[in-house]
Amino acid sequence: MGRKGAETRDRLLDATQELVEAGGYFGAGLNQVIAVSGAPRGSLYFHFPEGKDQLVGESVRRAGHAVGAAMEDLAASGASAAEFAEGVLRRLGDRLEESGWRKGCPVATVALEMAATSDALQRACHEVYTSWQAALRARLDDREDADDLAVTVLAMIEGALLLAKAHRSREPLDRVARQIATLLR
Amino acid sequence: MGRKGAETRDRLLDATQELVEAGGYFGAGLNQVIAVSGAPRGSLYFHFPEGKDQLVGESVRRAGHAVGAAMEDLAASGASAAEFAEGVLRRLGDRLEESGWRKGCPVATVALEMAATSDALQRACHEVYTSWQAALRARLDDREDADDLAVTVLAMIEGALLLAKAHRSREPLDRVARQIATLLR
DNA sequence: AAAAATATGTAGACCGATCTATTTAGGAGT
DNA sequence: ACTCCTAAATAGATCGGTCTACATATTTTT
Repeated sequence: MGRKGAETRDRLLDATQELVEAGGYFGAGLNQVIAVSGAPRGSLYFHFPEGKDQLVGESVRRAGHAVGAAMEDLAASGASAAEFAEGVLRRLGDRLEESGWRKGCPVATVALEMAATSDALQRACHEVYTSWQAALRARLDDREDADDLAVTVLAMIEGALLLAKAHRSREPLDRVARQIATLLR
Repeated sequence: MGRKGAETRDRLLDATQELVEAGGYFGAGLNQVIAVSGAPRGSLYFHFPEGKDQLVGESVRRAGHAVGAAMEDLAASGASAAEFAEGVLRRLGDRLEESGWRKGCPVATVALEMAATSDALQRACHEVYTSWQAALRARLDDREDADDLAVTVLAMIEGALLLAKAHRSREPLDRVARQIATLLR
């Protein structure tokens, strides 16, 4: 794949992620993806010959890796488990508010919409959540109930992001952050 | 509104809720709503003259009240806060698994899809979540940080339902239920 | 190094299906 | 009798997807 081709492919994934975060799988029409990315229709099916499911699936996985990398950064800075979880939550909250309550979790909407109907997309969401959970788990090695805690903290983060988007307010994020600190103390 | 009319209206809302839970706002096409409910197209726009947004909005609110009523039942049985939260979580989990991972939270998917783009639907979701939060808050009056806890427990429930659907597994529900008990001890 | 050949990527017209919504007419319920 | 409600045809927009012609790189051959 040449330089130009890779750029187009990236722009398509960027646009898809943007639209998927704002409106989910069905909210991201391919016409909009094309309009936002500036790429022509033909390029879309050249780079993603299996169509929309492939495009959205790769977008979800790529976003998952990006968040995972951000988690690694935080972990490398030597934060405690509580600081770590609060840091993840604050970053995602900033992003949500700055985007006008459009960009929440890049996985959640697709998971809720498609888990029951598309095996391929369910698998993509499943894998991303599993990797995030493992990253959290790695910060909790000293805890007896580390597995429970990792799942729970992830659920708290996802739930807080959902409520913040629904209320269009940071309040749920701040309240949940405090309770995560309590739980991990 | 006559007897027959009310029945048709209810069937339309039932079908809408069913389809919205499985696939969200965009996943619930009006053609499917008509097919599942058995009601003709004309009846849909007779009962919901403002179209799809009104239909989905009323469906979300109705589902919110149903869950709220179930919460009242549990509360009336004199359960502790932890038992209460666990009961809500178990009921929703049963429903999710029995439906083949289709029926999760009847509000979450719409909230994530539409909060950024539809004021009317954002408001509907906002109000339902606020009422659930109040019901939880009422069970936590003795706690110092009752407001934080109510939001947090709701976030944990919503997050657990999301992860359970994404993984197609009860495991997140069980793990989070244990941690709710810890948090509320 | 120039030219020909091949691979890579772009551009957009076009397709059938499906979407939400409107309209008009008449049947059913009370 | 008269309102309430149903029934289906239809509209126009948009959906995801296909196709063909063309442009641009990249390699191969001379």
